[in-house]
Amino acid sequence: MFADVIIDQDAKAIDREFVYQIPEEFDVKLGMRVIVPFGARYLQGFVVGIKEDCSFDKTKIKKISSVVEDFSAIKSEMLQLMQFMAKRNHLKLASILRLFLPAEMREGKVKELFKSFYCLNTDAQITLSKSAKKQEEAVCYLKSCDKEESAVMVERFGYSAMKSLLEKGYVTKTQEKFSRRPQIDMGESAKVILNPMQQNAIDTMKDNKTYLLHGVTGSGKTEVYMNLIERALKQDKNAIMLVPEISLTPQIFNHFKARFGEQVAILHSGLSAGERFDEWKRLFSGEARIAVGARSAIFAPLENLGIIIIDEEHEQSYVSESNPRFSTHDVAAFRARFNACPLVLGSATPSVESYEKAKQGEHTLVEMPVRANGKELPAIQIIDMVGEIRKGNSGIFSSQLIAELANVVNAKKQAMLFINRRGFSSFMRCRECGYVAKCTDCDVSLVYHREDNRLKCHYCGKQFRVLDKCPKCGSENIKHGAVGTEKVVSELNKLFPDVKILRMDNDTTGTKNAHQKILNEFKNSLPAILVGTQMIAKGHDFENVVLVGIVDADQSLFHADYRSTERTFQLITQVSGRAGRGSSEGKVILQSYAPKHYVYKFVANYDYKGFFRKEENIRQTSEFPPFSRIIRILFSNQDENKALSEVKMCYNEIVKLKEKYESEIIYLDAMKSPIKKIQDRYRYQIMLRVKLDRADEIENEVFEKVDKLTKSNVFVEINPQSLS
DNA sequence: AGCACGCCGACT
DNA sequence: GTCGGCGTGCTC
Repeated sequence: MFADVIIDQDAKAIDREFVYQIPEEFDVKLGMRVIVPFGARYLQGFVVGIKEDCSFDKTKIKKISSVVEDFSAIKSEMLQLMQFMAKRNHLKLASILRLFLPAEMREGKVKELFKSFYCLNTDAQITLSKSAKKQEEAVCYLKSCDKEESAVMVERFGYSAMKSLLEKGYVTKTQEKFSRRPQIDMGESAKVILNPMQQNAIDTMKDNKTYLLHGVTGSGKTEVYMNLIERALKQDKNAIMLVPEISLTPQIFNHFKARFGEQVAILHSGLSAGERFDEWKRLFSGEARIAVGARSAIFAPLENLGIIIIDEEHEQSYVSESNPRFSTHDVAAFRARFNACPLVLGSATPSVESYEKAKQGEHTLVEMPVRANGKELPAIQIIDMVGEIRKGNSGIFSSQLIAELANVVNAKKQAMLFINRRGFSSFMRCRECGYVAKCTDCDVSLVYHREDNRLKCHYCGKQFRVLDKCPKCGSENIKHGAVGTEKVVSELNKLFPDVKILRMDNDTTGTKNAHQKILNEFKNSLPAILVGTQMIAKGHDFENVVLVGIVDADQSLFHADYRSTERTFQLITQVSGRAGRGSSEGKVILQSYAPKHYVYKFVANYDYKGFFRKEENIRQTSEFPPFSRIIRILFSNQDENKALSEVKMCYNEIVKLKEKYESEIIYLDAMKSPIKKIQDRYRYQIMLRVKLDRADEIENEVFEKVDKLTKSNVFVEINPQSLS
């Protein structure tokens, strides 16, 4: 018998199957990890195929030398998933396989942790010599608590005392498997009575299909998820529930733990290596049946899935931005298909891509349009900041916002100020008329690059001189740069010197519990104002928050990205949801220099459908996804010349496709990556935008060419989330 | 990736 | 004459 083995090495040159002979003495199964002789070395590999015969020269075939463990660490579903992902995202097989196992399992770093315990041997008649003081103390101690960890005993009574007790047979030593379960407080599991809308959603989402669950903030989606999971368990099936990394709070876990107890396994980046391994093992063995976690939990080693849920499906964090790059939606769709189970994509503000699929009938739309508590969403008031300047107020706060903040302070309530800042790049905007510099070809905002003091388009690489005068109104008050949280806090301190003002952003949440600390402090202060970035948008209900201020809503709107309008809609909807959670009504003040932009009209009315129709129309006419496909091929190399020559070589080949697909290729060019150098590596890229009808065909041909022509690492992205 | 083989420059 | 530079090619 022969085995196809993929060597566990992250190198393009050997990322393929190698044939080995299976020695008769061991039972090698598909998905097992094995050690094989490879060249002059012995390396770990994965068995991905088993066959009776093979075509390779038999005299050159070597034998598998051993198995790493006597079970298949990779289940057969995952082997198929590997093939799917390799093709779909142009990834290396070995790097995909690594995603399926906790990092701690590689190189045998962390094995299962056993703890040894001492306990009193009840059968033995204990007689100790009078001088054996330590032993007597130890016996006495064990009498009071029937068993204790050996490490503790040794520390207390000394190694020799314990050893002689053991030798005399007075105590016994036992090994116990010790699970490093993340510590979680049990809450009470209040089982909510479902309203007809929720019940209807649950009843609908039962087939082997993809459902887009569009439910407004507070419509009770979580309860729906819980019931879907419950149903799967009743059918003797298992479940995966994904939430964005940012909302992986202890509260969420407690919620699930309270409802499902030990059957829940939690997978997220905050766990220690050991903890993660243990949770993985519990899923693998069937001890736990529900995987709750961020993106990577989609690879949970569960078989027989009955439901897969992606909550907040529009979140960017579902697309991995570092290697290997994959889309969680794709993987989830594969697993749902494989297990013939429903896939539920839930959101209050679905991504345009998903909603379009629902419209085309590819996904089934399920709607929950009203809030479970029947309350209205907070009113959103749009403030024209250009008008404020004309009135002589050139500060960062409009007079309305200041007035509303004063009201909050007087009423001893709380407010949140949201700084809409993304990344470090910024656009150029006229403070007088709101004009924003855009690319003449791509209709996306230009990004200011400090290093060469120029404006660049991230989609076509076109460069423009920095403007010193507004081309629309002639004003010289044209600037780049965004307001930071610090600046906002200092302004607030001037306005309200006696009020508690807290700041939450990447700088203030460096330490592990800083996040929770700030939130707790906020919760316990009245009045108080919390200033922060995206991270205040998620989280808990603060019932005293009656005002949400969005200081500069345009910050995400004019980001150089075809998705920036969509993101702005999503962000504002989410942030607005923070106001008026308690008994008093909430209010949202949104400041903008482009208040006439269509996104604000729709967002103020909570009109997702209206927004979608408009956005769909724009994407269609400008030929951006989901009405086209963007393929980005990134070359990175320490040696700039090597990167450059590889791009050129590939480009010269790819450009030939233009003849064959003349009308399908909308755009094709090679350029420096917008951020030319990251971590001392030079980056060049090829950007391709193609029509959908023959996109798969073109993509395959492009991948093939790239594969053939490059030796080093090349990263491919489809419809990239960002272009740095 | 790592390791061998191999073909050209400055050293005891 | 030889030691060693790293370019090229192979690993079942």
